[in-house]
Amino acid sequence: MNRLITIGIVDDHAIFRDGLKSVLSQIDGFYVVFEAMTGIDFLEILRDTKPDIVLMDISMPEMDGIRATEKALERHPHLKIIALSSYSDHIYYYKMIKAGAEGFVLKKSGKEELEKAIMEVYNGNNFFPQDLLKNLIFKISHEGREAMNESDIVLSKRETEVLQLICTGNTNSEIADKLFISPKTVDNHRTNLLQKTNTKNAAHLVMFAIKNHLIEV
Amino acid sequence: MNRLITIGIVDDHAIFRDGLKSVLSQIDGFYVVFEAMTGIDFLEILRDTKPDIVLMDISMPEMDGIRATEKALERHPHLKIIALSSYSDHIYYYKMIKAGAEGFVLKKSGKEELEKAIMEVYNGNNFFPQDLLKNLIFKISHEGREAMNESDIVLSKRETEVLQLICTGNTNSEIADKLFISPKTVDNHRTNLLQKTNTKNAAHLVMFAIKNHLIEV
DNA sequence: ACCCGAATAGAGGAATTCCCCTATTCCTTC
DNA sequence: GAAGGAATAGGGGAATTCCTCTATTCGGGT
Repeated sequence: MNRLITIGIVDDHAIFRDGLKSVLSQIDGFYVVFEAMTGIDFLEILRDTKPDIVLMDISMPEMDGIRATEKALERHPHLKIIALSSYSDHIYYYKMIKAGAEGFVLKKSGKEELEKAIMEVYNGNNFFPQDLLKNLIFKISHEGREAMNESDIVLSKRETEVLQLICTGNTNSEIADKLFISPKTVDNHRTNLLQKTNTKNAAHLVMFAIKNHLIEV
Repeated sequence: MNRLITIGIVDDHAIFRDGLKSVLSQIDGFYVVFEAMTGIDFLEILRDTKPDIVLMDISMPEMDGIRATEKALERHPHLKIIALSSYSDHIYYYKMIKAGAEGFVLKKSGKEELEKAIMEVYNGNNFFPQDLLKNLIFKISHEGREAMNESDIVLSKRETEVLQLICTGNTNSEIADKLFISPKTVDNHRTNLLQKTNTKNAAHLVMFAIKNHLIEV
């Protein structure tokens, strides 16, 4: 009897999770052991449950997939994570590889591709679309690492969360409510964000963040 | 024997379509009769196949869900379309209602919500999330229908200039100096921009403007 | 000639951001 | 165990934004 491949799903869209779970359940040998709505939930669940494969959405509020991947691999280095992305933007691709993901699948590709990715990664290989990989190598060789947004600006986990919420029009009090912290703390994060990015105000900060792919649009 | 409810799915993400189809297939009485990758494909398919319900993603390349909905209803007025959206962004919601959608479901809500939406719409009712609807009604009752009728956002030349300068971190006084007008005028433009785009503050405005290609990134 | 929208500008006030501080706790790293 | 970064939280105040309201000018269109 073959061992089941256990899978965890991390995505903020419940409908997408439901769908993915349903698709995977129909494939022989796959078993979805958990779903997480956010990166934070995911890290929480990892304490108890360690799946063979994690399918990780990149764009999520609160904690994005890149950071969640980094954090998870810090604590569980042997975890195998496959990134799911809506965009073929090379920057996410690059960042996800750098974070330690073993695979990358575009959401616009079908379940066959996903199944293949899971099997490959489960068997100890990588799974990265050839065209994206080629593109990435070309980019790096031609434009250097600066093009990959390897600037010295590194936002902390909390700062990224705050930034995400600033982008969607939240005030300090609203952000405070959502992150269960004081508005004053949010204000401090905001100030630090402006300082780190060398921007003048929230509008400028949002522009900078989008341009430099600190957040997904 | 009950008649099957036939469903069409329009979304550019194959994995999402696969998942959705799988979820819906497990619900008794639902039958997915087609999937379309783009709005154009969808209109093509409609010539031959008319489902009871269409699940329509809003953000798609080539032809977005709003335009696809409009076009489809022009030719097939009795078609029942439910919008699927990642964002609770007010403008999509409004545009989709205006385009003639009978329902609106956020992707972050679960399959139960989706099932409910399909059943309601199939039975001749609408399905719109209460909080979003309340928000919209509030807006209309306070600002009049004129504010809403102008749903296709067109910025004036001056507004675009001001917006551009807001994005690069300029304050009202700085913008005033650069455009040789009073800071108070800039303030008015700013207020109008927020109103037109229905955004909450400058940061949100910048995000919206970039998302909707009102400015160059 | 008349209306309308765009652009201009101001009064005035509430809300929010921005930006100095200080300070504590909890990690991690050296 | 010391040092440093991240996150927490607060005081306080200046600057800026957000919002409502009124009002004038100018040019394009019916």
